[in-house]
Formats: sequence, structure tokens, C-alpha cells
Amino acid sequence: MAQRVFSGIQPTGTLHIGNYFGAIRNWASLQEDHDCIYCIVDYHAITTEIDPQVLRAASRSMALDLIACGIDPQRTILFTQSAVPEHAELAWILGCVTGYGDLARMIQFKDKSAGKKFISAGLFIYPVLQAADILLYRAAGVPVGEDQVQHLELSRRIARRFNARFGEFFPEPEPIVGKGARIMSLADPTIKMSKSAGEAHYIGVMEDERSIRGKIRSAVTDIGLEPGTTMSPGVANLFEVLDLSGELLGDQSIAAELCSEFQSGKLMYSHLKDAVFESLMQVLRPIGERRRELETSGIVEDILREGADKARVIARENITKVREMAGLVVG
RNA sequence: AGGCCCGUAGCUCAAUUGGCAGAGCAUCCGACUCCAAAUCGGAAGGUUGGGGGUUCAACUCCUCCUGGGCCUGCCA
Repeated sequence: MAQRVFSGIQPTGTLHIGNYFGAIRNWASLQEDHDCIYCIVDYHAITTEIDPQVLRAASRSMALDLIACGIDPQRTILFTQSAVPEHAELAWILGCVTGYGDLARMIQFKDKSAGKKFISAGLFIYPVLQAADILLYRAAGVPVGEDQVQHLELSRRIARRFNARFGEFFPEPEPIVGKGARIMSLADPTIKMSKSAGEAHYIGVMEDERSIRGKIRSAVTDIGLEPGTTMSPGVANLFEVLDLSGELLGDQSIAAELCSEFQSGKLMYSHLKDAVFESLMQVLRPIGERRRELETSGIVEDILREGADKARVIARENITKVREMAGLVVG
């Protein structure tokens, strides 16, 4: 049997190209030779305040985006986290073998809670739920970005502690490091692309062309460099997008050409931006089309229901074993 | 369970004795620029947490609600 892989993404409403190149594209290719379980993590989404109607719409929308981006429900289990409440139960149990100090050390918690008026206990416990997500399926591998490495390490630690206390059950999940694409914000190339930084910082996978063109045009570059100098972060980021798009399209000649222009100091950034736009749109257009077809076909609900059914079978089996081991009532 | 403090633009905060709700940063548009940045010019942004009351007039005073912070107490 193929190695089982688990990963989750928060329902943020829409994917941006950082999500796509950094994670989802890898999710899609892992389907070739792995047994994949991908989850829209709505329990995670409520760690910070979010309107219930917005959340529900965002979860559905994320499912559409993922399928449009190549997640194949025929081969892969795709579902919404809260449809399998065993995630929450396991999180509780694992929370009891997790050190307070371990959680207090999590960088993401420190970042996300800094300056917040209300910090939920859920936000603090977030990494435990994440561990539960993975361990509930006894996944062997987890595709992660750099920023999630610390959380995965905690998951391994939690698995180890559970095993030591109750008996060997959970495999320690291994990180699967993708191509390492880390797309930066257009407006501030020193930070990772994200929606929360603001409109000008990201490009939505489903965004309309005019808007994308505008954002690429106003992307930060630099004040003009001497030939042979290393690229500024903004320019390097644009090249990254161009490279990745070219790779998917099977044509990297434009990237190579512009790169040599850069080296000789002749590159016009407006040309680079035009090229980035054209290549990127070639990647995004078919995705958008697929997404529109899916939307009208109205089969997402069925896909998610079937996915949840399949996930639940595995989850129930494992949680039953965990209950047994922990001395809890087995119903 | 009791006590104290707080809530004003996306963020940080102003607003005299109760007298026209403002600034900085962020945002958006324009100029400049190969494109951006920086700079300059302009614009938008508000049920002052919510309801009720006093008053000619309430961000300001009273009252209830809600949310947040802190202190004390109790406890499966």
C-alpha cells in the first residue's frame, strides 16, 4: 500500500498563488504515488473570530478551488474537518499528553496572538489539533512549508509521548518538503505572500485578469542595479513566479532570456512584469475555467460528503483504538 | 461570586467646563518612474461597542447590556 499523506488548509475563502505554488501543486503531484487525505480545516478557522456564514461559504469555496487546482476526489480523500468530529476528540486526548511549555514556545502562536484583543485558548491549542489531524489517520508523511516545520515537530513529539505512555500506536509523521517554492508578497517582498497583509500583497488564483495585471504592474522592484549584482527580493520573486509558471507550461525559454538580460543589466522591469503576467495567466486560466464548470455542476457537496464518509471510517477505527489504550469507555 | 479599569477610522491614539469628531501610519486615485520604491498632490474612510435616559446640545454625564484587561474569592 502506498504511503499515506495528510495535509490541511484553512478555508480562507480563496487560494492565492503562494498557496498554489507553495503547497497545492505539491498536493496534486503527491497523488500520483501516495494515498492522500486532504482536509479543509474549519475547526482551525474558528480559533480566531469569523462570521459563521462566511466560514461555511469559504469552506465550500476552498473545496472548489482545490479540485480546480488538480486535487482529484477519485484518488484522494477530500473533506471538511468538522464533518469528522473525531478530530476534536483526538485533539483533547493528545492535549493531555502535550506540555504547556511546548505550546507556549510555538512561534506562530506568538505571532498570531501579538497585539490581539482577544486570544482564544483554541489558538493556543491549535498545534495539538493539527497533530490530531495527522495522527488520526496515522499518516506517514505531511507536506509542509517551512513555517509549519515547528508544528510538525511538535506532532512527532506528541506521537512519541502518547506511544510512551499508552503503547506504540502512532507513527511519527515525516515532513515532505516540496520544491520549496515560497512566493513573497508583491507589495513587500520581505514577507511571505498572504491575504491578511492586504489586497496589494497577493494574487488570487481565481482573481480576474485586469486585477492581476494591475497588481503585477505595481509589484515592488528596486531602484535599478548594476550588472552582475544579485537580484533584489522583489525582482527575484517575480522571476520565481515566472520560473514556476514556465515549468508548468513546459517552456522556460522566456525566463532564461530575461534572466540573461538581467545579468547584462539590460532588463526592463516592465518587460519582466508583462512576461510574468502572460505566463501566470496561462497557468491560471484553465484552473479558473475548471472551477467555473465545477461550480455550475454542483457536485462539490457530494464530493465532500463522500470524502467525509471515507475519512470517518479510518478515523473511527483509530479513535476506538486510542480510547481503548487510554482507558476510556469504548462504545 | 465580588471589586477596579477600558472600548473613538483598518492600526496607534487626540477631541478644553457638555459646544462643528480629528491626526499619524495604512488604504485608494493622480504626478514622477521602463515598472516599482522614495517624493509631491488629492481622495476615501465613523451608528464614537449597543440600547435607554438627562440636556437647547452627549465621545464626554446617568443607567442597563455587551466585549476586553487586571485583582480577590470559590470550585468539579
